[in-house]
Amino acid sequence: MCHSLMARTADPNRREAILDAAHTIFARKGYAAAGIADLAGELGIGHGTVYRYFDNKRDVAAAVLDRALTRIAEVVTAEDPGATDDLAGYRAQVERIGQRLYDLFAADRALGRLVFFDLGAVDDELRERLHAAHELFAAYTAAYLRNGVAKGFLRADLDVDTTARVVNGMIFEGAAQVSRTEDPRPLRERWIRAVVALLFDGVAAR
Amino acid sequence: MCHSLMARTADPNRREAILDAAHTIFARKGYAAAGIADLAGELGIGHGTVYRYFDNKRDVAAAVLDRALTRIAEVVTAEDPGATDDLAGYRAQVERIGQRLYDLFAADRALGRLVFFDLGAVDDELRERLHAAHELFAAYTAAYLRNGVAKGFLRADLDVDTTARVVNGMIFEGAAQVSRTEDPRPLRERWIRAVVALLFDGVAAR
Amino acid sequence: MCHSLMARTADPNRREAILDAAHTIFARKGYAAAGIADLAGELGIGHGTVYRYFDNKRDVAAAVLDRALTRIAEVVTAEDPGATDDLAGYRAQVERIGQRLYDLFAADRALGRLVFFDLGAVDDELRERLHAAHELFAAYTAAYLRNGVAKGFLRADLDVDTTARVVNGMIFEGAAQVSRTEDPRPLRERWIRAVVALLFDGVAAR
Amino acid sequence: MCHSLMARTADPNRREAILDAAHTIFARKGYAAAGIADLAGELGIGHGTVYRYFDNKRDVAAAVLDRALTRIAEVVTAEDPGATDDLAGYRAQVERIGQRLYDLFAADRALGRLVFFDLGAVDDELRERLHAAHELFAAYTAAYLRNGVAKGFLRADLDVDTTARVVNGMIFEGAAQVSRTEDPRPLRERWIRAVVALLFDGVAAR
DNA sequence: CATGAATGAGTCTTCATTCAT
DNA sequence: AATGAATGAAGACTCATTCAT
Repeated sequence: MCHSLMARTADPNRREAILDAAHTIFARKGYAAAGIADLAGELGIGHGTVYRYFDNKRDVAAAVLDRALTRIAEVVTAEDPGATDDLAGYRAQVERIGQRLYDLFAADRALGRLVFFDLGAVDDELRERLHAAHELFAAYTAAYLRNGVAKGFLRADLDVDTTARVVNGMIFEGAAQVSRTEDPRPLRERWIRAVVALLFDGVAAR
Repeated sequence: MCHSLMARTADPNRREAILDAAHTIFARKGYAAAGIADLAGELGIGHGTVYRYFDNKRDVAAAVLDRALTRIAEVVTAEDPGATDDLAGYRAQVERIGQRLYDLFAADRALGRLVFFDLGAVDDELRERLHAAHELFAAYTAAYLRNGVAKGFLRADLDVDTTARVVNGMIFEGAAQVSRTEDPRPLRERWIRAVVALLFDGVAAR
Repeated sequence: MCHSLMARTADPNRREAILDAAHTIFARKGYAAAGIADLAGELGIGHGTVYRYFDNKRDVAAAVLDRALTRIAEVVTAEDPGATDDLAGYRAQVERIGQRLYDLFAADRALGRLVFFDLGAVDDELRERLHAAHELFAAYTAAYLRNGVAKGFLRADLDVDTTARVVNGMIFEGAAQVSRTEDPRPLRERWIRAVVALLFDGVAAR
Repeated sequence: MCHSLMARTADPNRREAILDAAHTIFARKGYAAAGIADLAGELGIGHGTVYRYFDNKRDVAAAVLDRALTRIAEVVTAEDPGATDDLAGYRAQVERIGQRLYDLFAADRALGRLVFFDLGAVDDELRERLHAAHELFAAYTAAYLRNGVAKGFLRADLDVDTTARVVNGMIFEGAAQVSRTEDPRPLRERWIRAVVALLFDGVAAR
């Protein structure tokens, strides 16, 4: 009876489970207020066990952040920046990315709290990783823009690198918004339409 | 010599000085890593003195945040949303706000670190204040857009409220960028030009 | 206008007023929880002023205790231990002392809290003073008993010194009880009757 | 090896050891002057360990008080209030209780310091527990007296409830005395004899 | 003399981390 | 491997006391 509760073998899913718990708890209480014991308690394991999988608390946060950023990056980098040849194709592509990103943050509201609030405050190094991800995303967006300029369906005078960051700002503002909203589903189309309209045509009347 | 109406906590300069120090230190080390003793040490005062002006460490952070948000709000709300009657006027207004905002964050790089990273992670309540400021700024931006739609120089079909948030996202991404950059001065015109171009005309070729 | 509020001359009543306030506040919050600022606040004076009249907080407590013990001693030592020549006279004397003591503690419920609880815990030295007062009261009681034995109206075999302490225990238990009771007036006669009956005749049926 | 029902806080001996140390230290230095570090130091354990067994310092004091009062209650309530049928039996009973109580306080002089001085000053709530214990003891004493009145060997006109408190006052004064005396053993018989003589027969000559 | 701003010694308390079992 | 008891560094906070005005 007792032996069924005792150690078996190293569980490779255990690490993931800890990260899941940390993802939830860090988002719920904030990194500083969350304790290692909270993570372990969520999983019903001893808190010493966490140290078999991570060096320390900060290391858990780093892994949580990396996983979160990877998940976001998978959406951002899912499309091929050079695949489109006209405005309509690009617009469709942007809409697709927008929808996936929106759905990602809507499905896991903790995600936005972590990347926009909690984990950026942990550490200079984590902030740096966040920044690096921003740069990566900006590079991707820039590639899209560069492709459009090269193929002639985007303005020739576009400051591609700067505009890429501006565009990302619009998009991530939406993601942050989603993370704050109780039920963000109803706003999905509205948000995407607003972003796409602004991005392609601006606000000026024609 | 006779101060019949001396403030509860005597010296308002002292309070302000503590906030200045906290602004600097919180941005340098992060809220969690900064100690009350660090603030006091920066000013060469006893750390007990801090408690004559603030209830506790979190209270200092709240005051720092409020001051920071007020400073930003002063720029954001400096212009009159109803003052412009044509596209050129509005464009000039946006440029002015952009420049002032850019200069604000360039002149005090700690400001961005505080509002975009450190202070939003302190507390649910501080995150809420940050959110409230976002809402205020969005309301202001929406007023500008509504004015333009009403006067006919902005698209009639604009989703004003959502677009306002999108626009703020672009702008604050710039501010965040500025706060990360060693010497942000050279990029000023480039940023503003990119934002204004995107905002008014979009990226699509004509 | 302002000068009327400024320093005049040393006020000899000031010290008494501080002791009054300390008497009240110490009994209300306990010595440890009460601050010098509380005493000063009660009087509407600056808390630095307390240090013109007392060396430190403990010194205030010592003075409060001394005053309290003096007040009690005045009652205890008001009668002449050698004045009575018979049982009836002694009984009347004990009743008088009991009534006065009861009234003293009933009129100032803080008094009991201070001498039975708060001030005995401050310090070894204050506990010692409390003990010395106990000894003094015991000596007085012993003198009464010795007088009665000498004059033949009290048992010849009385262990005067020990019995004196026992008697004081009965009496001060009443005082402690009074200090805990919201309105102790109604119980006065009952208490005194019980003490006197026990003291003179014991509980055994005749 | 398999403790399927291990206590929340593992080692009950450790908890007891901390209470022992606290008992000693609180009595030696007083509650206010004693630090958690003193308790831990006495045991040679880390001071954080104390917090595995108690919520805070006050909680330790509460547990020390409860244990002390339980120990006293065990003596006070050891006899059966209805067991005696005549004066001699009751007198023997009182002597037994007196002896045990005397021995208890003589064997552990800290006990008296704690219950008569230090722990009653900690807190309103602890004072309340002390008071509740007083009430319990008074109820017990009242039961003895009531039995004696019912069986006719105590005065019929006894105010049982008030007299019970008076009697407890005598007894606990002895306990307090014991706690103050360097070597209280020699005084044992003298004290008990004085209490019993007073209690049963009073001081009046026959 | 009175004031109250400033001070900093002193403590409690938390919790990440270690390590014997 | 897993556990959780033990540890102690670290820091927030209080408040008696001082002293310049």
